[in-house]
Amino acid sequence: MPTIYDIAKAAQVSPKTVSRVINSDAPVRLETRQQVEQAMNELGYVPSKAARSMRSNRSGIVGLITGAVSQSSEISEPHGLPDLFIVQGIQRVLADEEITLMIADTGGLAKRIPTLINTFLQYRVEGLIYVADRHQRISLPPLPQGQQMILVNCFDDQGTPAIVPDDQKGQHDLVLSLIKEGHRRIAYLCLHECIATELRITGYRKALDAAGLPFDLGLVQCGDFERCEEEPQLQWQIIQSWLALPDPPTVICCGNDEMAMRIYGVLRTQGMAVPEAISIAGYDNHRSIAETLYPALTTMELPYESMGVAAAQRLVQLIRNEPNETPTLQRIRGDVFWRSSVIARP
Amino acid sequence: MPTIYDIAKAAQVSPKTVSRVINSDAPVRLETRQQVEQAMNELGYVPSKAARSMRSNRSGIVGLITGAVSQSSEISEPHGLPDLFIVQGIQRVLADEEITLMIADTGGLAKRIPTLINTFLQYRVEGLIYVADRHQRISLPPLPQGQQMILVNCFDDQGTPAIVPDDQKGQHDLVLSLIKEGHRRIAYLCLHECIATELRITGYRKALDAAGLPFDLGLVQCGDFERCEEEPQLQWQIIQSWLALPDPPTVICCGNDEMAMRIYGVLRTQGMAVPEAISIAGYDNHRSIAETLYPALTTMELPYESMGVAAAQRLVQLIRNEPNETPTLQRIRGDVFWRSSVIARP
DNA sequence: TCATCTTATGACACCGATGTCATGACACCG
DNA sequence: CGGTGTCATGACATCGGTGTCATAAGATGA
Repeated sequence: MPTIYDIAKAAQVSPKTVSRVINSDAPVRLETRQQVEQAMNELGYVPSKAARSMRSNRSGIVGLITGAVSQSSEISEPHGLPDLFIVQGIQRVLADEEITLMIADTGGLAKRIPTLINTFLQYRVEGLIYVADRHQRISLPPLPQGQQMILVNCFDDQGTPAIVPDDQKGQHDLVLSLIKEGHRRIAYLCLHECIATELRITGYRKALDAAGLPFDLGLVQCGDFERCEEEPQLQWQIIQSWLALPDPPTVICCGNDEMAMRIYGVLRTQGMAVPEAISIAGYDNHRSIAETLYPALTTMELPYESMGVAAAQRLVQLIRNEPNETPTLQRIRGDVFWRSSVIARP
Repeated sequence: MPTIYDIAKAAQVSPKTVSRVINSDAPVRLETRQQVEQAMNELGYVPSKAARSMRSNRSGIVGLITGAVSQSSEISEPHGLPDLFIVQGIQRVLADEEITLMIADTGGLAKRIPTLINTFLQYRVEGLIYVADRHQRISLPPLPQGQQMILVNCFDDQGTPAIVPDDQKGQHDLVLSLIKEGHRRIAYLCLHECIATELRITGYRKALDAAGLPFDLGLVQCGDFERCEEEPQLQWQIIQSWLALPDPPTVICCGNDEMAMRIYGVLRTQGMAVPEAISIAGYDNHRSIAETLYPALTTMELPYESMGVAAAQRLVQLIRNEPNETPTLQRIRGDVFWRSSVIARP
């Protein structure tokens, strides 16, 4: 592959002049420029980032660490693949900034993280992004002084800037939408205990409070049985107990779209129609499920793409040393996606 | 960030000796080595890939171009996200080879490809991988002499090494499994016309031939109405016409798992139970659908991860200049995933 | 004991760009 | 006409490593 020296020789100028043509950082006579450009075209010149970044101390690379791309294939737990939308959002922003993204994958093993970070440091990345597969608290090894990092879908105790979904506001908005459509008894079949679940239950409760509706502890149950054999029966037992109440719920909020999908199956087996017999709402707006289910699923978006965009923008700010008053923990809101699995109540 | 000169000074040796410790490419006295290692630890030394690769002419980077990570969000067509498993497979292999993967994204715009390739060339990638979002014929701009490339999920006319799914064998195996379970009348609700569909119909037909069953053209219909409003009705019309036959099908093969999911909905609306009234099979083994559907879906795997692994292995061979007798077009087979949406027939 | 070999180390150039400074050719102005 | 400023260009050092070659110290063998 030709270098600027080859171009310089071919165009009969000095290497420095070739450099000036490439970077247009100093005036070059038109004729000279054309000679150089012609030589570059003829020889198929491609500048070397390695050489360039060595001199300028700017690699133009941002490193991203995630377990999202490759889930260990041993784990048959079906992954919330959509967290890749985070990567998508990040890519969109970085592409505009002419920053190249290097993606490394933990393969599900947290212990690989230090190695991956080290690899990135070798490339002198200008920033690091850590993307978690679900909203959680994490703790990463310390970085060299001055190395910028952003956490996405997670946060730590060290004050690292973090972008997380606003789970509380999300569930709150979803429930409020249901209330607006006339639902008064809203059941919540939530996921196992985790940060998201906790926040969402708070949001659920606040929405009821705001509407002046009573909070009935019995209407909140964990419907997540880790896909065990008996899951459908266990879920049906819960639903049955709700239906047996004197004032049964008219809608069930599920912890995520996947659970909603399973609940569709459970209800169908029991001869109950969605949404005629009971309305169903999900969470995530996992589109390959929510849009494809029949009837299509009303759900709250987990704003992964927006989170990615926010993360990348924030990182670029940090890299450029631009001032920003964003709080360390930045909560991103999603929208309610209203589809046909919920009907209005009189 | 410290350099080998800083380390050399701290350890009171020459830079070259530090280099030898790092690369262990020449004997170093134990005591010296320890001094150097101590200095590296104390100063937090991280070698610079840029400098290293400039001298050695080996970047340790492979570039991957795909539209899989970021589908343009305007396109509401719910993407076959699973093609990310290809990336996962590639990552797994490359991580073992200590090769770093740079991922660039077309964002759905093919015209960005030359720019992306150029960026990769600037980093002097040792190889390129192009991943398509569905099995297709493509044509990419020419690369510099000696630049290695692998196509995945696609192929071209220029003899570039390519890894594609074995669609013909896949459908063949799936149909053969159905036949083994006693099905004699097998309907096929295929996707719109494309390379995969063509190959799969051939596979379907060959399986029937092999089992001595007649090929009934009427049992093959396109069930893909691009998610238009009337899709469910149109699909039901097709199914109804099949059911009205004197010898109706006992199982419907769908073009993919998503279509199978919609057919579940259509059948349910019509009061038909899966698999009691009719069996359903999919294609793709899109696990978040196939495993979550109720009943779980029998389907043929689209071996994305294996394809990724094969692609990366082949690329590594090319980079290392190892001989290989693999044909240009390498077809990867998947497995049948047998679940409860198909019942055996007497 | 001296020639020869091996081991351990350093001096120096080089990879391919760019930053700094110098220089020659003109234009402009008083 | 000489001084000053601008334009266009080149010489050279430098970024952080590694390849090549030289060299000193110690081991080996005749």
